[in-house]
Amino acid sequence: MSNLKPTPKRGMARTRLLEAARDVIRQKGYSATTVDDLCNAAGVTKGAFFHHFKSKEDLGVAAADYWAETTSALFASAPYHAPDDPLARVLAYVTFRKSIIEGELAEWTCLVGTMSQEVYQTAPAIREACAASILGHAATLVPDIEAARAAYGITTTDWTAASLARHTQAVLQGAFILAKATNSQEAALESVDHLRRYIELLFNADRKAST
Amino acid sequence: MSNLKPTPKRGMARTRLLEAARDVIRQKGYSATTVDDLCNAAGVTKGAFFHHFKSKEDLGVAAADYWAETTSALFASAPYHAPDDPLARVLAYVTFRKSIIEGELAEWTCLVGTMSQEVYQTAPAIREACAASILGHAATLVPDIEAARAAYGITTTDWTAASLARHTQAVLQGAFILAKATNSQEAALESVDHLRRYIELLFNADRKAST
DNA sequence: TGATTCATACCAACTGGTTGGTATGTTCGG
DNA sequence: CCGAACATACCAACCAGTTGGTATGAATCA
Repeated sequence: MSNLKPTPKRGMARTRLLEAARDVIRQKGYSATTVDDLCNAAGVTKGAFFHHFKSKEDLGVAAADYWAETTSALFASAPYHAPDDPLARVLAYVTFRKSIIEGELAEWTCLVGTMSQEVYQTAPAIREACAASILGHAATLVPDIEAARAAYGITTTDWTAASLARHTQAVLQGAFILAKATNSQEAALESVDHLRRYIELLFNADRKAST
Repeated sequence: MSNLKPTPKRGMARTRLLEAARDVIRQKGYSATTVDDLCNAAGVTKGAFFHHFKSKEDLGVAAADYWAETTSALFASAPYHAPDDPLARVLAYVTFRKSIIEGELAEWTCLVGTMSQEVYQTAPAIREACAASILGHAATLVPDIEAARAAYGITTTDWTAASLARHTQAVLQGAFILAKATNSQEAALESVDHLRRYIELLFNADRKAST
């Protein structure tokens, strides 16, 4: 018989459940994903599930934390940090985010964005973990944006580096929603292009003005 | 005894259920909202529910359609159509959207954005109704954006009116997600400001360039 | 007019399957 | 041989959907 799950090793159940949560919840949403769904996807039993997580909500929090860890590792090692010019790094980040958008929808959408929208009012613990993940990631962009402001002589107080960083995340989250609604990645790619153009204009236009 | 539900009149059950769906689903999400939740909120029984809707998914589609109808009526009668300058109308639309963001989160977020993210893969009929609502609304902005392009001599093919219209919806949807995650409206307001600035730059910058 | 018919709107009780969670094991590494 | 890491069996609550009715109002016709 085919043994697709290659001998789930002892000690791996927790990680396998977190990976299953990441994959299944992005497809069906948090509420529609049952504990049994996760156990089946992870190839473990309910006993293992409730050994590692005291409730479904507890797994939701852990999944958001796991998402924060794995994505920050991914972005930390991504190539967009290379350019010397800080604005080029910011734009390279946007390009990197755009390059991720390919293949199956559920593979490039955001777990914590999906979850926070679903449970923001019913599971505060999950909501907070999701917010921490999103805002924590946004915060990693702030130094580059600050440096770009300095390098390009932007002194306006109309917008801050932190606010622009959060906005990039809002645009990406919105792009994912449009993509899901239209069931294609086109709308998402389009919005990322607009985001890129906005950042370019923000720095070019102000540079002209300050000349 | 207090009779909070003022004698639900005959013939009103369907509408009351659609209004309940609009309110409850925006708070708890589609999957977590049970048919009993909706019946309780609407003050009707399950018999009435399944008399008007053949399934929960069928109600989801009807709720998205109802949302499309009521919101397009709201926007059609909104004051942002007044300015003579087409760009001013587009910017007034953004301002109008910003002005709606106040009070309880669940009262100013988007039902169809919430639903599409949850069911895009499990309930295609709902997803399509949500997409129709979002894209239909975006389409109402296209004539003003086109007119603004003409009025301001924008000839670039980098972006189209339709694409910018869709982008405004993406930004708004993303703003709602950030607001839910952070449990405050600040992040949403901030992103709408960035959207407004983007549109201003898009027209000002190109006007300069074409001079 | 007023009795009959019929369709629509709605209701209360029920059902079979599902759900999150538990109680009670068994296995295995150190 | 002990405790962590699992598995098996089970349960009470819950869920979408059904059943079998009743209330209402509009049309029909004697």
